[in-house]
Amino acid sequence: MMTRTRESDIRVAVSTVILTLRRAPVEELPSLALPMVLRTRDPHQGDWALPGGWLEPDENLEDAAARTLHETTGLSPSYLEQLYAFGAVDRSPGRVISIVYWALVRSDEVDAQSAAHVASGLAPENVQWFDAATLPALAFDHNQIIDYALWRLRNKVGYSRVAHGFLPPTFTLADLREAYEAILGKRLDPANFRRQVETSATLLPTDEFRTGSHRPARLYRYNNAVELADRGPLAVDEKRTR
Amino acid sequence: MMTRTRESDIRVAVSTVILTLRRAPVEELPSLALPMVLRTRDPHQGDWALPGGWLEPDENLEDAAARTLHETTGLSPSYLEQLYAFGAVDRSPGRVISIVYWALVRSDEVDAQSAAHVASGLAPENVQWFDAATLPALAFDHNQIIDYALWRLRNKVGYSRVAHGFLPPTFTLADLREAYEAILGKRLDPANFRRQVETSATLLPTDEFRTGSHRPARLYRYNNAVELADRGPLAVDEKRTR
DNA sequence: TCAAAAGTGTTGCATCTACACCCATGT
DNA sequence: ACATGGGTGTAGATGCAACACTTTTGA
Repeated sequence: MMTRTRESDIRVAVSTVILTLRRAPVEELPSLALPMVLRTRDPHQGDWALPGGWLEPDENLEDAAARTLHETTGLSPSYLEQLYAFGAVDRSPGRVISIVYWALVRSDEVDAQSAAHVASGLAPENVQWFDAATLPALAFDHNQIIDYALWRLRNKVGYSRVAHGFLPPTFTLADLREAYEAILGKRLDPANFRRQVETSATLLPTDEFRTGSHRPARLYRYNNAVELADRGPLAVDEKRTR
Repeated sequence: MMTRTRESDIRVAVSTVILTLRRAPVEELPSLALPMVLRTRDPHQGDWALPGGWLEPDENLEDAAARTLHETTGLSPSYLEQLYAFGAVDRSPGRVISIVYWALVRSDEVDAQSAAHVASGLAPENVQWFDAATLPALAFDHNQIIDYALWRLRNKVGYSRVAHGFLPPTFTLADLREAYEAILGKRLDPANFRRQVETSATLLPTDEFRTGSHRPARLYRYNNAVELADRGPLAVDEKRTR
């Protein structure tokens, strides 16, 4: 019953939804932003598309995602997880299976590194960061893919500690809370938020404080000892994405 | 930066973890069971493997999963969802990307149809149902894949109504509770279980009762009007799997 | 009439939410 | 001194687990 596919018919691509938190110029809630690349060829020439490329024969899926992420932004992901495999027959001319990943990159690294990356000539001007809330019409089914990635992020922030992927190694509770607020799109009570993270034991207090405005805020770091079973049996072989 | 993959190097397969609930001969909790196929060729000749096959160039991923499911069991899935794309370089000789689905089939249909299916000569003797708790060593990374599917099922039963995939159109609360108990591997309080499903409004009471032992139990049916947002934006284009 | 499953009621505990209140610092 | 965010306390609402209890059937 197994008909062997003629090998030349199906191609495998890997794309990545790369998310970061961008602080608005005036003081506001930060918002989610992601880089898109301008397509220079048909199909969909002139449209914006997710960063990605063809899978190399000797390259693991996750490595391909990290590679294209680095080629596009000059960054390494602080979190990387497979999102979904899209393979509808009509989603692209020719048969293309896209294994899509979603990644988080730290806000401070985006600011610092992307300048250096542009200067090095690697990131051309056809990479642009968009606000996740106001995306244009994108190539292929990429609007739908991003919607799903955002849904997954919002969902996952409730039961895992993904939000830490946006933040530097130490941060205040207000930093973390603002990340949650940006992801969920709503304000959270600072008092209750504090207690929630305290009882979850995922944070370790440091001796340092951030000063500069009003009462100094204690800096925390993530407690890597607590292992969240948020990916089930798959977690074991993908530890390196920490 | 995009190097076009030489097209002959990567092949795409679709496999499916097909789960049903099997009632033990003596009266006990039902247990999860799944069909495996005996490999007749290398690699892993003589080992049991997940049902699957090569993706056809003009076939959608989900259709391929449903097709191999039908070829193996003679059944249609009552629930079908993508599990994960496995693509480690060393998981198989040659480069194979396996898009794995997981499916639920109704217990009553397994009993009825599989006899007819075997009689028709389509399902050869090298298909065998195993108890999910006592699997032998399987071909490739299929033990790991099944572990992940079972984890996903246990997880999902908490916030969605997947358990209904094991049951006929009408069923008693005890039927549903036993399905939950088999999935979660623990007993549930009948009284509290009743209240939980009642407040969730996912069930519609019918006027019928199941008699035959002790006090008759009311039959319920699922309320298809309530749409659970358990798959996010992906739910829209995959409605037909109901 | 008795066993057993169907179905209802009630109580206690843990958690979440809203919000009042104190604390420490820059201006 | 005072405005502001950091941090603590607390009362009400809600949800859930445990378990006593009533109902209805088959044997």
